[in-house]
Amino acid sequence: MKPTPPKLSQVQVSPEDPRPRKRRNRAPNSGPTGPAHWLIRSNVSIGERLYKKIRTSIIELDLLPGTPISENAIAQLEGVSRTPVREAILRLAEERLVEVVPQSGSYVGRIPVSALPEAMLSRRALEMMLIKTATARATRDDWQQLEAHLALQADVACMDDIAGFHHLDDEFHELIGRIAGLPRVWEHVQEIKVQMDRFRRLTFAQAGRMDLVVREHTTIVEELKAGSQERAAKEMATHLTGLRSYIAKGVAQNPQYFIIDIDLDNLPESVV
Amino acid sequence: MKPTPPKLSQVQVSPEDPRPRKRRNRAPNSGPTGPAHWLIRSNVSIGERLYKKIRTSIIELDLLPGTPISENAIAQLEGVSRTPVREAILRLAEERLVEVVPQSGSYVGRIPVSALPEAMLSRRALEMMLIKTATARATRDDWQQLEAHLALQADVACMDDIAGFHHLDDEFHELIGRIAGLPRVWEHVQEIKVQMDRFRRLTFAQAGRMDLVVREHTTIVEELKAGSQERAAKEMATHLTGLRSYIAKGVAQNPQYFIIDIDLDNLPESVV
DNA sequence: CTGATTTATCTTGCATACCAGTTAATGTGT
DNA sequence: ACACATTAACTGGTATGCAAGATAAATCAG
Repeated sequence: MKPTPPKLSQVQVSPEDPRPRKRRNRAPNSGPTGPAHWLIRSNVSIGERLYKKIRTSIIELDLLPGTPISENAIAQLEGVSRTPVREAILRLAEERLVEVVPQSGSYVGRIPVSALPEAMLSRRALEMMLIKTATARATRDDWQQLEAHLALQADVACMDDIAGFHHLDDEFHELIGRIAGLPRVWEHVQEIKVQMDRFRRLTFAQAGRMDLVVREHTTIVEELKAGSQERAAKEMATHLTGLRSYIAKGVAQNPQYFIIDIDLDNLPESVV
Repeated sequence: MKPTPPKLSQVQVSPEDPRPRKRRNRAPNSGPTGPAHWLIRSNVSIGERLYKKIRTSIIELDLLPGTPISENAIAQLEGVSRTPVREAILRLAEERLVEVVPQSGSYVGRIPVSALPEAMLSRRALEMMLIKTATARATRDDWQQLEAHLALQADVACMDDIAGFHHLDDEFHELIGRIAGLPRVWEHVQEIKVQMDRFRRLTFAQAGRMDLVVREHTTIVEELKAGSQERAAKEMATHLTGLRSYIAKGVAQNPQYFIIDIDLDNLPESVV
C-alpha cells in the first residue's frame, strides 16, 4: 500500500551535517509578531463541524443524558478517523455536555442539578444589566428592530413552532445585548444557560407558554422605550425568574438524567 | 514483549463467520445508563497537565501576546507527542488565549480590547449579586473566615508579594461565592476575567495598590456583617469599577499586544 | 445452581505518519 | 539593483496503530 520511504528527516541535523542545506531554515520564532492579520482563514475543519453537530444533538435531546457515545462508532458513522471526533468530544467534555471516563467510555453528560439555580441567577443578573444598558443607549432604529422582532415572535407563536420559537427567543435576547453594545455578554449567557435549556426540554413541553413569553417580551420593550431602566430590569427579572420550583419535581421524575450534587430541598435562594 | 495474537478483529465479523466467537461481544450501547459513578478516576492526563502549564504561562505573561507557539516545539520540549499538546492548544484557543491559523501557525492570543469593558461589567454584575446573597446568608462562622482572610491579606500586602496577593485576592472573592452558596458563579467570573487579568499585568505593576484593595475588602466585609445588602453591593461595585480609563492608554503603549476590535474613543458605558 | 475467575473485546490516551497548504530564503531573468 | 518564479522547510489537520485499563460474557470450582 504505502512505500514509506526512509524518512530520517524530522530529526534535527547536527551542525557538522556533511550535506549542507541548499535552502536555509525559515526564520524561527523571531519574537512576538502575531498572525498575518490580512488573511483570516475560515475554520471549517471536520472537528469543528462534528462539535457543532454533536452539541446540537445533545442540547436538543436527540441524545439523552447518560447515553453512551463511542468515539469509534461516531468516526465510522461519519466516515472520518477518530482524531477529529475525539477533538469534538473533548470540547464537549469541557462544558460538561459529555462525561469521559478514561479507558472505559464516554457518556452524554447528565445535568448537574447545582448548575440550574446558579445559571438562572447568573443569567438574571447579566440580563438585567444588559436591559438597563440597552434602555440607556437604544435609538429609534433599535426600537423599530425590537418591535419588528416582537411581531415575528407573535407570528411563530401562533404556528406552535416550538423549535422555531425557541430560536427566536434567543435572538431577542441577543438583540438586546447588541443594543446594549455588549454582544459578548450574551455569548457568555448562552454558555451559562446550556444546562437550563436541557432541563426545560426534559421537563415541560413548553407549549402554550409561548404567548406568555411574547407578552413579557412586549412589556420589556415598552419599558425600554419609556426609558425606565429600573422597570425594564424588573420586567426582565420577572421574565427570567421561575424554574426553581420545578427543579425538585423534574429531577424526581427522571433522576437518571441528573447529577444530584446539592440538596434538592434546600436550593439556593434568589436575591434580587 | 507481547505475543500480539493475529488481531484481525476490529472489523465487524460477517454473520456467516466460519469461526464462531467463543466469547460474545459485550452488550453494546444498551440505552442511557451513565458512567459507573462509584469510581471516579483522577484526570491527570498529559494533555490536562500541559493545558494548565501553558495557560499559566500565558496568563502570567511568561508568553507575551502574539508570540508564535509551535505544537512540534512544545512536544519536543516536553518529551511527548503532538497529540496531547494539540489537545491543550485547542482548549486554549477556545478561550481565546491562543490564535490558531490553519496550515500556518499558532500564536499566543492577543487581547481582544472589546472583551475588557464587557468583562468588567459582567464581573461587576455577577459579584454584586454574590455579595448581596452572601450578606443574606452569612453565618457568624462565615464572618470569622472572612476576617481571618482579611488579616492574611494585610500580612501579604506588607510583604509586597504581588503574585501571592493576587492569589489571595481571587481567594477572597471565591470565599464570597461559597458563602453565597453559588460557587459555580465564581468559576464563571474567573473565565470572564482572564483577559482583564492579562491586561492588568501588561499595563500597571499594581504595586502600592494592595493596601487600597485590602481597605476596600474590609469595607465590604463590614457592610456584609451589618447585613446591608445594597451598601455591600455598592462597595463591591466601587471595588470592581475602574480599568475603563486605562484601556486606551494601555493599548496605545503596546498596540501589538491587542486586537483592536472596538472604537477606543467610545468604549461601552457603565450602567450600575 | 451459585460465586469466583478467566478472557475476549471493548474503551480512551498517546505516538507516529502523512498530507495539503503556507512561508520565506533562494535563484534567476531582466 | 530589482521583480518574480522556485522550492525547501515549516505549519496544523487528519488517519492509523498500539498500549493500558475496564468490563461483561464465558468458564470453572464448589
